[in-house]
Amino acid sequence: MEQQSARLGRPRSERARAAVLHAADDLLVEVGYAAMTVKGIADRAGVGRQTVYRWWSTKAEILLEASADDARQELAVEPTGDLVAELAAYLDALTVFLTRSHAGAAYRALIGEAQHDPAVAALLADHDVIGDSARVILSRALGADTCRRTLDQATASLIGPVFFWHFTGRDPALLDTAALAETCGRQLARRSGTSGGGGSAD
Amino acid sequence: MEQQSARLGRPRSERARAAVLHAADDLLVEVGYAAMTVKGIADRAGVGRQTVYRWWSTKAEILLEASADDARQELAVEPTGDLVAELAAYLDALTVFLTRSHAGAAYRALIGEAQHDPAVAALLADHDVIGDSARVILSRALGADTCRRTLDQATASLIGPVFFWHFTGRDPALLDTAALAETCGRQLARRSGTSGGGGSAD
Amino acid sequence: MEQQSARLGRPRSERARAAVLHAADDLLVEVGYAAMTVKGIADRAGVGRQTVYRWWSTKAEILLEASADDARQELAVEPTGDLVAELAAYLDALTVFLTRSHAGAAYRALIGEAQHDPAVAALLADHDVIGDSARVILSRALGADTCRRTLDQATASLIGPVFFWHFTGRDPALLDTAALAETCGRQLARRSGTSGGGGSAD
Amino acid sequence: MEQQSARLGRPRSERARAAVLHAADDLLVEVGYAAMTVKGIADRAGVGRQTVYRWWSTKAEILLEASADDARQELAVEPTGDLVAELAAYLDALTVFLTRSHAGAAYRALIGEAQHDPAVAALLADHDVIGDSARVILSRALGADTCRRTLDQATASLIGPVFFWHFTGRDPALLDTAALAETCGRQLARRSGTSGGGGSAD
DNA sequence: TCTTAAGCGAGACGGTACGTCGAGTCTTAAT
DNA sequence: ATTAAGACTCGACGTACCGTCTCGCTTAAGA
Repeated sequence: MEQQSARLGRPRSERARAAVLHAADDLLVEVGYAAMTVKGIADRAGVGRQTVYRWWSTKAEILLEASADDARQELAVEPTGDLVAELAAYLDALTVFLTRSHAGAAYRALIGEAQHDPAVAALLADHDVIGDSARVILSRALGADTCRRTLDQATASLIGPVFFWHFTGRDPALLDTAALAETCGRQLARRSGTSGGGGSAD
Repeated sequence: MEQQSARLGRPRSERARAAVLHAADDLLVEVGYAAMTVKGIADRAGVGRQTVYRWWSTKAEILLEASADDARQELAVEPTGDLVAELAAYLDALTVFLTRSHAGAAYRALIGEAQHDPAVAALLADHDVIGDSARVILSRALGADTCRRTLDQATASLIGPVFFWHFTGRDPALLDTAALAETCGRQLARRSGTSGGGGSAD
Repeated sequence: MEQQSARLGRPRSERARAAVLHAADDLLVEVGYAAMTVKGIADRAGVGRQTVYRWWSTKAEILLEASADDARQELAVEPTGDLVAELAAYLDALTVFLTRSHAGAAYRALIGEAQHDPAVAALLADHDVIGDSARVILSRALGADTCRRTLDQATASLIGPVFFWHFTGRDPALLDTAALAETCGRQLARRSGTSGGGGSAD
Repeated sequence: MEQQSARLGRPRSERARAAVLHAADDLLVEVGYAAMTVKGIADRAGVGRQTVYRWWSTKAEILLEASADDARQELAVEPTGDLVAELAAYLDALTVFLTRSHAGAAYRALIGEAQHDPAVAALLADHDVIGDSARVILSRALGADTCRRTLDQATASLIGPVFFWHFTGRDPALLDTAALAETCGRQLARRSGTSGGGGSAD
């Protein structure tokens, strides 16, 4: 019954959807987030302005839809069995993501916008690509039954330094991700080791 | 010689300068960074628009000037001799700064803007309030002669998790800063301890 | 043969036609000509937008079809034998038509539109409801064989003052139609009286 | 005191005002009233859109300001002493105005718009160029002390037929203005003649 | 005291993007 | 083939803010 009403009228144009997402992605790289306008996206995509507004409310939404899949993929790390090596690989992937990737540029712009736009903040809260990617590794290390809060705290410890480094515009070459991975690995080992014994930490 | 030409004409109005900075601060809190406009600042300050443009090029500059002093002050921690206690106090101050303070709101807005505006990024690179405040404590712990790179790496490890937590919109109550301080303290102790022996660790 | 091809497919819906005309009439009164839109008519009529465009090209056409019959009827005056009385009755009917009637509102809107849209002007030239109604009376007074030009000139003299009065937004109460009817009647009498003799007058 | 506040800020640009009025006049002739847009006027005038909206609310206001002076001038008739000749000259001027003049095109467009826009109707009520021009002649014929209502009624009788003829799109060549002038002259003579005796005819 | 030079408020200027609306066209499934 | 529905491209709407410009008016230093 609902299907009937859903199929009424002209269906959404997949061509228009893809053109908008591509245009947004291109414009972000070419002119930057601030100079990106809905008008510019529509014109570049060869699409009416109304068509953009019909499906997305803000340029943030467009950008998120355009980059979320790529981001997820770029931050995936295959399991090797060696925890510290995995962590190092992950932090390197994160560095490349934040400093060189298209999707990463979109993510940085969105996090930036979220600092003064609650709507964007809410949007990102539902699409925690960066947190998700870290939790995959960390739950392998700490066990699948680890509670969410412990996982999040570990995530912050792992990602935080790299995140801070790049968000405050520091030179990517000067950050020693290997040392961070080792430190984090040692910390995790302590935690999972003691978890059987006393479990006094946090 | 320069003084002569510099003193020609009517001198800059201190009244106007202060009014603009106050108006910017108020507006940031009331309407948010995005909805803050130069026109709005000028009107609220009872100042001509040209007067604003004469002394500041962007709203970011205004905001930085309006909040830098406050930020510096809010992030200062008095030395107690107990490293972990100092670190914990600092991380708590940082949390309050990022989540509750006026100046912190300005800082978050500026870091956000810096993600897509190189001019703001450059501005912040010259006013590293948050890095400066951390280095004060860390150089006490590691010694005044510690090299800048080591100091920065330690800064990232200390601040990063808290920074990440709040910039990704997580619940302030769920972050265990005491644990972070202790972890960081242990790591610093290891480093300064071995520095006398081999000093090989990064 | 033509009948076969003419009967192919779904026949035109009389329901849709009537609904569109009623909707147009209602909207003219409720929101005025300028705020009347094809989209609005279609929605109000519960009809697809394309259905409107298939049968009418402009809202003027719709309005004309919706009101022409009513207009013709409202401007008909039954013969009484007394010329001046007929003229006065006609001018009063014209006044009511132009100032109070639904159909009159449509007519005014169309004449207005015709001033800057040649298509509407052409449309109205083919549907001279107001001229037709006057000629019925005047040809009774001047004889059925009166030439068209004389008839049109007389029509202008009869209708013109009332038409001008209302199109320039003057107060309906202040126009003395009885005096106009009498003047016009005297003029017509002079013309038909001399027509037997010399017939020199214009 | 009021003068002081009136001189605050940058004064209005006479260049911009003139450019807008010229652009409006040109566009009316080139593309017609309906296709005339505020955007088009602003672009053609080399003026910001806001500048147009700052001084005029609608394109009707612009058009009125652009044409009122010309209209007044084109409809003036110099007194000759011969009433019928004056009336004939006036009706010919009116015909040229309504069918060939720039200002007349603007006037027709405005009267048209007034049929479905009360704001335009109100605007025209305050600038009755056509009525004013007729009253000048008629008050010469009927005496300067003639009451307004009598004057208006005579105005309608004089102008009405010509107005009707052209507003309903009839062929200008087929209207006998000389006959209308004579008829009207005779009517006026009767009225001023009897006004001394019985004065029963309003 | 009188000039000169710069800062001040106000506010109009030419631009450009905003988000909305209506135009007229096109593409579905259902009749 | 026509219907209702509704997405499509296009472009004007009126508003807001941009950064610049012209005004008349301070405000002080230097002649």
